[in-house]
Amino acid sequence: MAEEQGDRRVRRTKAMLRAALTELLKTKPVNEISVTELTRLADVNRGTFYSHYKDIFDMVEQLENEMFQEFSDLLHAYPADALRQGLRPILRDVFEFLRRYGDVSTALLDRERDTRFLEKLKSMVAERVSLEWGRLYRFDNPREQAFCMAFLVGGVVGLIQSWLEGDRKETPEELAALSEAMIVRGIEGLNQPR
Amino acid sequence: MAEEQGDRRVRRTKAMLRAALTELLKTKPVNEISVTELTRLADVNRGTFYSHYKDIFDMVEQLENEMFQEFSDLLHAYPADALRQGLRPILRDVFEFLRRYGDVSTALLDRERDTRFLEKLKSMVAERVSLEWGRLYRFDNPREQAFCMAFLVGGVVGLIQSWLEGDRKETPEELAALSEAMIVRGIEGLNQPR
DNA sequence: TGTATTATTAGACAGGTGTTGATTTATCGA
DNA sequence: TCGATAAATCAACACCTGTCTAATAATACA
Repeated sequence: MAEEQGDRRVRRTKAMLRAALTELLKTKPVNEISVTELTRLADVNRGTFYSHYKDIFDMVEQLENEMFQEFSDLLHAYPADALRQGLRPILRDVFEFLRRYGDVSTALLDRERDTRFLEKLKSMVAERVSLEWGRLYRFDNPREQAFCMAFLVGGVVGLIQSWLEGDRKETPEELAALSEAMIVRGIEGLNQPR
Repeated sequence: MAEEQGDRRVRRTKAMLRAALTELLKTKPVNEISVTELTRLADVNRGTFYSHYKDIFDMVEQLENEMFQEFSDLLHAYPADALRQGLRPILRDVFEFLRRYGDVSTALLDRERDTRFLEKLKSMVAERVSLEWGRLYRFDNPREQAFCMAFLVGGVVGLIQSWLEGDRKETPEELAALSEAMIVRGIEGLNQPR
């Protein structure tokens, strides 16, 4: 098994704090959760919290990092030339990942809340895609390419947020197809002008 | 002249608080500014601050609202069918607006900071464009259209952020052209595949 | 100009924050 | 198993928060 390493007391403390945080996050946004409240619920000394985390946001960030790591693994599982096979497979996995994380992803990508996770995610995707893309398409210069990446990643994230806010009826496949269409051919490619 | 209305004392207090906030924002991010610190610098009673604002973030939000209002005016100055003339003119104005606000827009759109302003901006643009767009293009259903809007607005914002982070050498014209190309024809329309 | 109105101030309140030092307790490894 | 090590606890600190009250000062307007 995953053979958690480190002092058992540390693991225990962190687990209790995490459980309490998860519980509180169902009730209210991150910025309304106080350390006192959290440690009281977790039955952990307040000072102990500070020996592990800088503040509540720091703790949330560490939670995010785990999700981020898993997402990163997913993305890097594809071979370097995966984009030649089209965007669809990768995009489908991305949306599937988000659906699997359900409430967690809502909390982390939610518009009113912290943006660090989202921004790390965006730049990671942009960087990952940019290398390969430069070989597939001809850009006038590196800056234009960077802007293009920023555009398409921002676009996909915007679509994801819009999807998370709704009832999420659409399947990853549908979302992937729509995203790919917008990225590759734009709005005119998606629909014939009237 | 602009004939400021309301009690002179209120105007004075708000002006002093605003000057102090602007000053502090050059030093550190919003979330590290305390009310005590702000009111001490502004030489205003701390209680007075709370009779005008809920907290620091509330005050920042009001600052944002003014910028937002001006941006909204800019956008609504165009006739309802302006999109038929192409995206270029509007996009040029948007980038020009952002360049004019320089540091302020950096502070408000900055990635590490609060997102409320950005999100209001995004949904406003999406709503504004969506109406007209529905007539120009044929969408399978309203949800697809909503996702499309979310995508393209997210894309433009992503491009803006990327631009703000760099040295901002590009002209509004260039940015507008690139944005329009990505929106309308996608990455394949922008560059021929190799 | 005088007066009623309203903003600002000073001070106090309970509670949260982030840090520290002394003490107790659990864990790891020899 | 036992002792060195390190984590968790408790208590206290100065400071910040958001709210309130009574007193004071500035303002608008009749």
